[in-house]
Amino acid sequence: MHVSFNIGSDLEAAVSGAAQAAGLEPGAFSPELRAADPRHGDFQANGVLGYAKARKLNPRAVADQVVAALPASLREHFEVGIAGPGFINFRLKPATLLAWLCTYDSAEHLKSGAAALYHGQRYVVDFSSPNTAKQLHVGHIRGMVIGEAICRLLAFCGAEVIRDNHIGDWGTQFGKLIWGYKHLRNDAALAADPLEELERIYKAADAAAKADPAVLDAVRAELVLLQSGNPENRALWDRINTLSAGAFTSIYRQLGIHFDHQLGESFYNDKVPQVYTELTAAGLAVESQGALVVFHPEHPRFKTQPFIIRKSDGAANYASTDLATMLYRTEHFRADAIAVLTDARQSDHFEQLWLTTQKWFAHTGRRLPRFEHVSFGSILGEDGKAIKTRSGDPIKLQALLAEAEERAFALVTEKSPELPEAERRDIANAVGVGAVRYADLAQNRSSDYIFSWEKILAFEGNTAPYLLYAVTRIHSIFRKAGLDPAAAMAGATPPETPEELALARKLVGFATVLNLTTAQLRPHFLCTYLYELAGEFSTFYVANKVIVDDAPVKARRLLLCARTLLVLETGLQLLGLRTLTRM
RNA sequence: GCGGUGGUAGCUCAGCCGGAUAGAGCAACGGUUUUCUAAACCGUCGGUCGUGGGUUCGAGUCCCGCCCACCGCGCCA
Repeated sequence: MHVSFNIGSDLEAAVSGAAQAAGLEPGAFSPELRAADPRHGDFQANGVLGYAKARKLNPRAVADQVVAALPASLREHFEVGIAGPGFINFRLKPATLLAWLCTYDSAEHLKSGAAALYHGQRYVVDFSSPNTAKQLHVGHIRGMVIGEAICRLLAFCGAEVIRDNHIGDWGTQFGKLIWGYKHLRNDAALAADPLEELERIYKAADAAAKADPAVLDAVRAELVLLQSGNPENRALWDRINTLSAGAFTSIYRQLGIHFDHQLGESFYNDKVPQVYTELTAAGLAVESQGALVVFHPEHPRFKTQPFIIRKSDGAANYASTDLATMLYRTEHFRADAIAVLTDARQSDHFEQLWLTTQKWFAHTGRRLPRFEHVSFGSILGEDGKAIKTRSGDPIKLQALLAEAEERAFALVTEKSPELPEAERRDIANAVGVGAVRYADLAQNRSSDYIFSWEKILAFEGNTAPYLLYAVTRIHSIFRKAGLDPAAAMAGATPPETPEELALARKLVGFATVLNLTTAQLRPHFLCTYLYELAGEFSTFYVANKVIVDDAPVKARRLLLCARTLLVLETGLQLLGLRTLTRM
């Protein structure tokens, strides 16, 4: 029996076809296929309600017509019913559930099923993008974690993903850093802990510039010198970047994050003049108060709120380099889509950037890629205020991860003292880092996130430990039975008990959730799904003993276990979590 | 002032293009282990979905007004 990966989208097409065959107005009817409440079925089509209402028809009669026109083959897979005012309900037959489970039996097969979604599309994903000479702190982690998950998800769904770390290695902060380096540096401290000292220098220079306009001018002058190629400043710049790159790399390695490119702002330095020239020629950029700016007359705010692409002192800023970056990603990488991850406070900037790019490319006859600013809320302290780099004591990422691991180690030791210490350390790493990561992913990215140890390390509910535990329980079953979960499962019969059926249905829903998650680039949809899947598994696990004497029952339960394991591990890996076999 | 994001159970959050009796976790209370990992499972309790209108057969979801919180709005990124 052939069964497609995304059963829902096939069903939707079938209902559309049936409506047409039944003589409903072409183009006027949409199936409105939804995942249904399990009490009613697996899918429901609501489209006839609106259609019938608009034409003063009896909705149940219309539903009857549509159902009667469904292809006979569809009834091999679904039980079809009409309920209430005209809902059409579809319930997957156990044999179809079994067929799906037998077909999608490996990560490769799941991937090839999902690949239709973004096949042939090239995505440039810009994430992490820290500023040089500032240590990574808790405020940086969200973009890193969400960005990595998005890259993995898009690649799994067939896209060609180009990961680019757009490092802030050319901004105004270098004026402060270089001025501070020349005037405020402590050589002993720099030798002992370069990044710490550079950060201190930066903060001190920033404070001095705020306090004294003369310092501010000097800082700007250093930046102009750097950007015009002054050898001394250039050498300092180089040194500062080298020092910080090492620190970033170590964190990226810990988190399993990698990039294909690290084209920082400096890379675009020589590409900025073209932006000025073309935007001016297009009549988009104008001089205002000594700066080169772009206004958008059709926009209620951006008709007066300028997009400053060259500062009055002649220096470039991030608008300049971001425009050059859009061009480079379009022309050099031939991106079909560009996704940039930053916190939501930069929304205005990216809206202006995108408006400007559209007009610019239209004017110069360039192909326009899709663009998405993947924004996310700020990380807040327990007091509900944003954690900022220059105020208070933001938690360093290095320290955060170390503490998470330490706390996880204490818990593992408490729960599983019999395991050797080396293994407990390894488990603590996966659980601790995974918990921090998962906490950032599980919440809708558009809302702010209140950081608290209690929440990040909570081991109940929708958390990494709960999911990792479900994975280890499944491994344990196979270990006890002396079986390989990846081996073929012969002799399985279709799911029968309520728990088996609920679990099988949830597994089939993996296709839909991949669709939803990538369409909106919101990993929390996948998190919610995996949490629900793990819940269905736990319910199944306590109610249905797997290793039983009845061979067909044992085979089908082992099959369900194997597929749950496959989907959980695949899903968690897409989110960037490392899974375990014991904990 | 303009704009963005949010306001759902005591707390932290889900709720996808409008659909059938609004869901989890924590907290509180009660139960489950001679049986594959109890970091688990099951049950009870708990909600005028900020507020007032509107559209609709149907609104937590869409539209308008208002209230509250946070964020952004000319040379930081």
